[in-house]
Amino acid sequence: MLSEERQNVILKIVNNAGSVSIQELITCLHISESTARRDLLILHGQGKLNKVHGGATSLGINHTIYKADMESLKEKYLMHMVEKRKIAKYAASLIQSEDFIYIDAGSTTEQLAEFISKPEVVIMTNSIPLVQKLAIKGYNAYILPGKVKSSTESVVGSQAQEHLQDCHFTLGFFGTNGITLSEGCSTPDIEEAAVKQRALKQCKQSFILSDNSKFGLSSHFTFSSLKDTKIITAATTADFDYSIYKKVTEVYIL
Amino acid sequence: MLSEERQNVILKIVNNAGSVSIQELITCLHISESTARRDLLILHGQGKLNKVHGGATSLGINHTIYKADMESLKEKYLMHMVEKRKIAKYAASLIQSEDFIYIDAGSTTEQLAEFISKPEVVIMTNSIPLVQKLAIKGYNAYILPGKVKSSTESVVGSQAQEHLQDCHFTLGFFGTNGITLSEGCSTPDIEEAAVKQRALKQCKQSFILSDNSKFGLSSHFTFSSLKDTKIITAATTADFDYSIYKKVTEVYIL
DNA sequence: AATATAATGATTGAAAATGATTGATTTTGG
DNA sequence: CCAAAATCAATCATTTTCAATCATTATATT
Repeated sequence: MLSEERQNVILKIVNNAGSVSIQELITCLHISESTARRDLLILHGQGKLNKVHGGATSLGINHTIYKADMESLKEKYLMHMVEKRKIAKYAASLIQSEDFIYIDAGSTTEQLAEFISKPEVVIMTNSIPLVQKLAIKGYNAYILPGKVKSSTESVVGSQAQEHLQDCHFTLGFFGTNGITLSEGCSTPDIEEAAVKQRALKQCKQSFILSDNSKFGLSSHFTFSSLKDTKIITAATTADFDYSIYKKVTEVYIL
Repeated sequence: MLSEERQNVILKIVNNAGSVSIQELITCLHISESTARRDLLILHGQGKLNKVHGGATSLGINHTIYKADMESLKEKYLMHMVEKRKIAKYAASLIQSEDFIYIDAGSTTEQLAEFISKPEVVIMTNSIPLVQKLAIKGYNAYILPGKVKSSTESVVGSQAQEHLQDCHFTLGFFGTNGITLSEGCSTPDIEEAAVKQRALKQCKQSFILSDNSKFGLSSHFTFSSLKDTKIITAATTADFDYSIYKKVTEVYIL
């Protein structure tokens, strides 16, 4: 990974999360302590963030809202960030100007906001943070109706599902918690699974965006079989064997 | 967690709750007594809170925070913050456990999130930042469907209006850009006016929350006559004359 | 391929933050 | 008022973080 690109990622993380610790950077970006420190020094030298003892904070106001287990959530959010952004970048390149896109809530799909290059596309989502980012960037962003879950800041419930029935997306991007041959794509929350399932049915073409930590895992509720979607993932180790998955669907490995 | 970040959290807790004990900090933030004490010392040294025996209390209406932010960030948003919070606090006190509430997008109404004391209420809104805050705080928060405007981060459009027709709110809180006797409550954006108008119709009882800079101003589109709502405002200068408004509706001056 | 240049990773002693301890001080409850 | 309990400030030992240095690896150039 290019150092400049890595520094951009760090800056995005800081501005997104409000702050980041050296340790988080080490574990999530798989870089050494020295590199993490150097990157913060460089970014600080460019006046792009505040360097504080233990890490760095964003220049803007503190938009972080405290949650008891925020630390663990943040780790989860940051984990595999490099792969997630690579995946999102590729996914965004598939978008055409005339598309009507559904983007599912999730940390990988959320990265899409930064890579969509067609300002004319119409985008619907159930993710509060994503719709916020998209709107700020000036896209035609639409939010589904319904109850907002605190854990994922996504919209779920019957209102969302009903609303989806009237939508006909040309393209859909979904996150998942697990991918197996037998159980397809699955997620631990039944309400989110229901929304995913419904949304996916409304898409002419759909993609699962997943870092390769999800392969071989299955969660409580299946929302799609592998036959119904294509998969976009990023290889971290060269030796992972995707061939069994390739037998049932298209797998794009970046 | 970074020390600076932790201190920000403590400050938020103090300002939100009015006070905090050392013991609460120890158990809630999982820090040692020494650290808790040190943090309070530091924050006290920065003049951000009052240190008292057993913990700390907030400085009146946390004036310093807003002043500090004022220099760096959007001045307009923070301009009447003290009044807005006063207004929001009073408005929140009107809420009953069994209410179904609509909260309009806006800087004053957004403050409501911090003052609602009934966790059972059901809240619907067209504001993205508000629904986010509410969900994180654990309320039953619902978002309207539709296009998200970048300037206000609020939902507008026909989908929102249609969805509103099925909702029957017991209580509604609205912001406005202008209040005059002849033109009622008005706002510069036609789409937002349409959503406000529709939402207001669905409320059994509704309140306009407005700092007193809006009185006497009128904007392009009226969304409500004064007769249909009550007004909650806060007096900054004692000499403003609300009597003409009191002739047509109830005005709560804080 | 050989060399130069840049980027990275590991090591180190210094500095900072943290947590535990102690004895003084304040509060609480009879 | 007194005594027990809680809180406090100060100190010290431990852990974590820091910046600087040096060795190694990757990248570019000739």
